[in-house]
Amino acid sequence: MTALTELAKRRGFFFQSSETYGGVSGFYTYGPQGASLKERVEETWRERFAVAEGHMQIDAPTVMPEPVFEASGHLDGFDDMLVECAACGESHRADHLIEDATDIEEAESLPTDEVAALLDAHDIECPSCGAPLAGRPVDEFNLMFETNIGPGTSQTGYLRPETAQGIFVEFPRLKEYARGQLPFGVTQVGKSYRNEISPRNALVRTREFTQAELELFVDPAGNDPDVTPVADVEVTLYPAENQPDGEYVETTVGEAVTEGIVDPWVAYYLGVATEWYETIGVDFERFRYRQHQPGERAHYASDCWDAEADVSAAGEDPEWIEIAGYAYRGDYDLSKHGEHADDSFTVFKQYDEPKTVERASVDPDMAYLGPEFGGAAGAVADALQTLAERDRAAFEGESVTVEVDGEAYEMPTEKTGFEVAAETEAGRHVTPHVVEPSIGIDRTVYTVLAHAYDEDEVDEGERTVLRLTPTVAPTGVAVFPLMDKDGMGERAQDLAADLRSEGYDVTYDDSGNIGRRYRRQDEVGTPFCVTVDYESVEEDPETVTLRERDSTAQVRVETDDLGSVLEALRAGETTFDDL
RNA sequence: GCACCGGUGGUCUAGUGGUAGGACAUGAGCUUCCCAAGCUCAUAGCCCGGGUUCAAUUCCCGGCCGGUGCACCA
Repeated sequence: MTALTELAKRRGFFFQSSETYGGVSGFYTYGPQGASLKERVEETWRERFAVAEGHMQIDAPTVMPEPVFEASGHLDGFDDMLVECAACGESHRADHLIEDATDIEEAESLPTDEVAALLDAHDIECPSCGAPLAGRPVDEFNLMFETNIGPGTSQTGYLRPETAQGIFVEFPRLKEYARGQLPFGVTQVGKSYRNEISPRNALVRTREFTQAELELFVDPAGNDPDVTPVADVEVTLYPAENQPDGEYVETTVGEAVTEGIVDPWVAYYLGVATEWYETIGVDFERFRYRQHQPGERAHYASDCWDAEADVSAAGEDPEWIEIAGYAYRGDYDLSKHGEHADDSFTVFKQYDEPKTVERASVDPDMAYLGPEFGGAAGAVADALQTLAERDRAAFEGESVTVEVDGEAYEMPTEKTGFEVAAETEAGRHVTPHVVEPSIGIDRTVYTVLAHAYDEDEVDEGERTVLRLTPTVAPTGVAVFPLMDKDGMGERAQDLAADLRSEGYDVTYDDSGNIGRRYRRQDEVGTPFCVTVDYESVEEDPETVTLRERDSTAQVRVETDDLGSVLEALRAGETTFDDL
């Protein structure tokens, strides 16, 4: 951690923001190298999760109005109730203390004064020192960033705590773009915000962070996905029931589904994700999918597997961080927005064959009901409809009686307009379920760096090297003149310009001796370096030295072939040994 | 939010009640120089505020920031 953050700061991957003003906790700026690396990680994610899967992308605002988060449950569920011990100063989750000491299961949903009263009533003690907590105030800590929308008596808004809400809120329109067909997926890459109590560990827990989320909307009664495309992908699973003894399950996506270890939809995305992690250089020796314990899941999730990476430095104890969550969210989100918002969060699912159903209905003769029952007539008509749906037999006699507000109303059956008619139903409205791969981009970037970081020896000299894959490395190739004289500098400049015009990210460096420049590039993960030397300017056809980062091996390549050789190396069609 | 420890050039650090030294890095130049450790020169620093003091980077208090532990973690 320390060596990596030091490198990150020194070489421009990431560093704490606003240090010129003393700094503020939980905010990081990506430097020249890091911004490029992060952009590539995001881009490969889009390629795999949006483009390759045929899903759409949106880009929603980070600020949303208060009702959105009332509906999503974040304003309620996002308050943590803390109580501080007067004796030892430890803070504890007040609701958890209540749950431990009583039969109450959802203490989190209770108001704070009630929780405070329960602390008194049950003589609850501080778990750390045993001092009584009675009489201590229960404080709420809200993790939502609040802001004002507009001047004057402005509307309250919040910075989104997850990009997902921007997708859910627009579901009614998004389903139109999907032509109402399930399943369909919507992705979004963007910033989210949480006012964390205690930001820690560099990029791992920040207050502003980037998420890449896919919300896949599926038919709850639909078929399981076809996992064939990823069935052979090998995964390391850590199911909930194994977690006490720490035993992993090494299997394939296909096997995991067959054996019922993982929900098929979740398993499918574990397979997709694994392929993606491989392209960005995650080390699978330090990686696992861990299933949430039942009590650990978010308020909306019915099953969740986290991608976890060990980001400890060599020789240290393992340090597992959560870098993504793959959750089956059920219909929680769409149902909630359906209840709160003035729109339909369902899709119309057409039956294979239209169904004919007999439906009992009434068409009350209001010219009779009105004069007869006065103000109650409307309610009586509604009661008749309810009754017709529930109990047709009630309409078999000469008269019908309904009860409204405790009062009985009787009328001749013929005045109710009761009939049973055959109706054709073409389908029904269903609330889709949501499968959600939710990736923390910053933590993933951190993992890529931690797994790429290496120290080795070259000619008895130590070096630090980032073994980034060519796909994510900020610089594709570095170009040096062996020395900046005798025309080598000019040739190297020209070569750098040529490579740039071919679309490479090129770093040009003529400062310091050649070994020093190689080491600089090693530290920022540049996979290949090209050196223009005396042979280059003397010989025809011109050749240059091509040096590989990982092995530090060198070969001579004709300048004219350089572009195609680099492309083949980047694509993995050629290895350096073949050259 | 609590506890402990810490904050000195870009980075890592030494040190001090009288404004600071090193290493690495960086820049200019030299060197036919292919793996950082050849030469010369140069640039650049005591987290912020208050207090004590003739004088504070140093001592005290508070804040901010970081590390670790606790707690929290959609």
